[in-house]
Amino acid sequence: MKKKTSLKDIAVQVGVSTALVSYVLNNKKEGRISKEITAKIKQAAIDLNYQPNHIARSLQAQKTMTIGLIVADIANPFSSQIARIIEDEAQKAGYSVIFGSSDEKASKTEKLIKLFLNRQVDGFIIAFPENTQTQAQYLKQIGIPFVMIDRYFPEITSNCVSINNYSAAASAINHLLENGRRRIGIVTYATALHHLNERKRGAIDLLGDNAAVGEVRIDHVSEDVSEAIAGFLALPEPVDAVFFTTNLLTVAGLKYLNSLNVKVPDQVAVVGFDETDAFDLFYAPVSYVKQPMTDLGREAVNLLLKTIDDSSLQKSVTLETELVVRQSSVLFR
Amino acid sequence: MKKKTSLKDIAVQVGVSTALVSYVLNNKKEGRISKEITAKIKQAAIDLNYQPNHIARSLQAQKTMTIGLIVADIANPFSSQIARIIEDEAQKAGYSVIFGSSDEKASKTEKLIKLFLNRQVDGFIIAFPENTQTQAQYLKQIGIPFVMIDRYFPEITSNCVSINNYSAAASAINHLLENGRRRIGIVTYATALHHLNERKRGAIDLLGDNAAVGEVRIDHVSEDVSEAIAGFLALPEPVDAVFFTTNLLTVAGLKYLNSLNVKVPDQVAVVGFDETDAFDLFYAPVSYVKQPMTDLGREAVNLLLKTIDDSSLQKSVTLETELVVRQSSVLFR
DNA sequence: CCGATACGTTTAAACGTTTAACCTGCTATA
DNA sequence: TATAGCAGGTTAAACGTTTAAACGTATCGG
Repeated sequence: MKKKTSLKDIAVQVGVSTALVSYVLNNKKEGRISKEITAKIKQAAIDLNYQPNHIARSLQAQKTMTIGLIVADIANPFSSQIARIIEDEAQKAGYSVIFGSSDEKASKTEKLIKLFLNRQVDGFIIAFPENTQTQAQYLKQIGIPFVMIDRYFPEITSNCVSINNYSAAASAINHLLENGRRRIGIVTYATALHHLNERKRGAIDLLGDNAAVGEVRIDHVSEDVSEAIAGFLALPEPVDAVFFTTNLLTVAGLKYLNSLNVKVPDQVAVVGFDETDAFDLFYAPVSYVKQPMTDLGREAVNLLLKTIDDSSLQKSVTLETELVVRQSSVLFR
Repeated sequence: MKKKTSLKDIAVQVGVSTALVSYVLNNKKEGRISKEITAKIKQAAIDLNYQPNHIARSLQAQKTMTIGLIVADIANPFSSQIARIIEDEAQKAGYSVIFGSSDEKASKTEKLIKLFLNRQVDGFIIAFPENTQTQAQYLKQIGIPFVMIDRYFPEITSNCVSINNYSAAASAINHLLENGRRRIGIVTYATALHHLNERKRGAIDLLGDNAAVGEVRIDHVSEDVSEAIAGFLALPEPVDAVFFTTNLLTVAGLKYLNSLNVKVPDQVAVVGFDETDAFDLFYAPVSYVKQPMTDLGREAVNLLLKTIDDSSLQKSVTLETELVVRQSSVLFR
């Protein structure tokens, strides 16, 4: 690979010091540099196709203009949509994004944080897995700016952008009740993740004894979802609706209902969480809780950038969701 | 934010030179350093929670251990799946990934390349949009390692990992023919992208006059897909099957067929491209051309790493696809 | 004619690493 | 008794920037 041209190369060619070249190319000391030399330097920069070395600049400025993004799995549509928005928003401010997938594992999260810290990211946007309070605390302690997204720990006050999970679930359940459903199954993860438990709570609070709950192990999604639904249907009073608390669960549930030939919404109504193309193509387009993805991503970046500016900042943003009602939860006749 | 501890801090605390600290922490000059001092230094590193500054290291080594990944849109499942595999594979070798979405625009691609170049990435993995031959040439010219993935330019020889698009399409069409379909519609993009045109060619070569082709503008997907399909069905001899050349097109097509109440596969058989959950949930699970995503990502990273080692390398990897046949293209009775 | 001021540019240090080359004292060998 | 060799370090330069401070030189007011 050819050596890139540096400030020094320009300086030598024009016959000035590197400092001057730096000043000219960064438009510092405007007016204090002769027109003539300025022109020469700019021309030389073009001729030699000068591109600033961002690494050197970062080292000297102690700032990399890089954000570390840690999501559960970049291959999950929820994560990748968020990533896209974050990318765009960060780019507008001159930041780049480096990403990593935690696979919901505390150990991977820890590794990624350490890695990105070594790489001197200016801040983090993180969807924390369970049992990573220590990590969040650590970040707070060393004082690096970060924003929790989607997930958060109620016991740790820090920057946070999330949705109102409780009311999101409640609105879904309310809708089902209003449409005449009485026995409702809730499929969620067996987890300590607070945001998911809020969704569960939002649902159960409205249902009391009429709720049936199935908890799915994160590494056995399709088995456990099937088992949960099978359980719901085998109840003395079988459920007439199912509410899923995430997109992956919804998709898995729909597949299982299909395999059982259970008719949606006639036999069982369905409300899912998050958006995916799959919901549109289901024979009864699936009703779902729609998260404000764009706002989520935007707010996260903006909050992070503000915190990078003023590290004392501490803000919590809670966004409202929208319930998109379609056939899967409504009886047409 | 607290200042991070540097080699110097350790050196001062132990009372030695920074060089020695560096040697110890990198296990260089093994045996040439006294046990005693070695132990002291290692202990101090732990006590002070030393983390190497990757930026400084990069500057000195002229190597950042970073790969620049440019995809069409990280929010597209195809891109994000690939990204995930690349992330994992790169990580195994100690590399991190910085990404950007081109939105199929040459101008954005150019910006991203320049940006990543400034950030001194060690190499690129790029899905080039149309009309970016100049960019590919430029990368070749400056001699930075890169691998084209998914897309490629037949006129530019360089590292490349892709599938056999021609035979992938041909196998889909063959399958439809074998199942008694005769008039087949092909929905693809109006594009100069070679890989997509290979898919089109693979299909048309087998069909001759029995092919109907609909070309979709990339920024008007749903309208144009609808129009194309409407056209197919309005033909004197309407099509009895449709082959889509990408996942986005397939999903859009399926939605439109649904809205028309066209029965799949009874009235029209469907074969899609790439995998998505949506295909499973369609009332007639959709047959599709399955790309070997894992191999694609792995090969790309491995090829890139080899090229970083030996920049003279030039290799083209072509992988075969698998046709996954399900209900959407087969008549059951 | 002296001191001040402005101007245009250079010097040099700093950011945190790595690493080739160089010291210093000792021991063992011839 | 030189001297070669080695063990155990240190020095200093380099990577490519940025930027405060210094430096000459010319100009000007008094």
